[in-house]
Amino acid sequence: MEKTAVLDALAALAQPTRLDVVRLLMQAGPDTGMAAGDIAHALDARANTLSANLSILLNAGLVRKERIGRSIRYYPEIETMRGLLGFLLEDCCGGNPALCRPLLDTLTDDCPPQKRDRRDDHQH
Amino acid sequence: MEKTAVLDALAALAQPTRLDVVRLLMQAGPDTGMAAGDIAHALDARANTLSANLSILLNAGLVRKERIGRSIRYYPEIETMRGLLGFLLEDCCGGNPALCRPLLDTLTDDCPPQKRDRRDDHQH
DNA sequence: TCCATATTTCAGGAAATATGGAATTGTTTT
DNA sequence: AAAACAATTCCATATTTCCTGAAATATGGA
Repeated sequence: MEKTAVLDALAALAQPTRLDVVRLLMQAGPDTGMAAGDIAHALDARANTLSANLSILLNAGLVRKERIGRSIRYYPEIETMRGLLGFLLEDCCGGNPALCRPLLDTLTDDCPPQKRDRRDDHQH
Repeated sequence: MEKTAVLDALAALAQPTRLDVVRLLMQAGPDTGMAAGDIAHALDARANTLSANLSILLNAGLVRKERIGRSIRYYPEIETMRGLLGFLLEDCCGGNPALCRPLLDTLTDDCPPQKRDRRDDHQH
C-alpha cells in the first residue's frame, strides 16, 4: 500500500463519525452494508454532514457505494483495511523483526481462532 | 484502548512527517530511539516544526522522551501501537468474527515467523 | 407529470492544524 | 561566567477541516 494511500486512510479514520461509520459497516458485513440514511440515523448525524464524511471514506478507499432503488448503500472495503494494518505492522516488522511476532501473537490472542471450514478460505 | 485515544493516535499518524517519525523510531528500536536533532536531520525538517510534531506524537502516546545530556531522545511506544492495531482489528473481529481470522492470517503471512527461543516469550 | 423520498452539492463561517522566524530554556564546555 | 549547542516555546500566518442551511439531483410511485 502506498504511503499517500495510508495517509488518506488514517486521516479518514481520524474523525469520530467516520470511525463509527466504518465500524458500523464492518458489523453489517462486507456484503450487506447499509444505506446512507440508515447510517445517518444510527449515528444521529445530519444527512449532508454524513454525506461529506462518506465521500471522504470513499475517497480513501475504505468504503464503496452502490445505488439500490432510491437509496445508496455503503459497504466496507476490507482490502483497504487489511492494507492499512499491513503497512502499520511493517513499521515494526520491516524495521525490527523481533517485535513483529510477539505483537501479532498478542493481537491474535484477542481474537480466538474460529472454527472454519477449509473450503471457504478462498472467499475473496 | 479508549476510542478517544485511538482517534488521537490516528490523527497523530495522519501526517507525513509524523508517520515518518514513528517508522524511523521503530527502526531504531524501542530501547535505542533517536535524538530530536537526528530525527530532524534524517527527515530534513526544521527543528521547531519537528518539535511541534514530536509533541503531538507524545501527546498521543506514540512516543516517549528522555533527556540525555543536552539532547532529548525519543523512543517509540510499542504498547500504544499494539493498542491501536488491536482496536482496528476489533472493528472486524467484534462485529464479524468470520472476517477476523483470514485477515490476521494474511497479515501474518507478510511477516514470516521468526526463529525465536521459547524462553524469551515473556519479554514484556 | 407531479410529488415524496434519498442523497449530494454548494457556499459560508468557525475552529483546528501546519509552518516558520525569533526569542527562550536547559545543558555542556571552556 | 560566557559561549556554544540542543530543543522548545511563542507568535503570526496560511491552509485545511468541519459543520450547517439552502438548493440541486436522482429515483420511484401515484
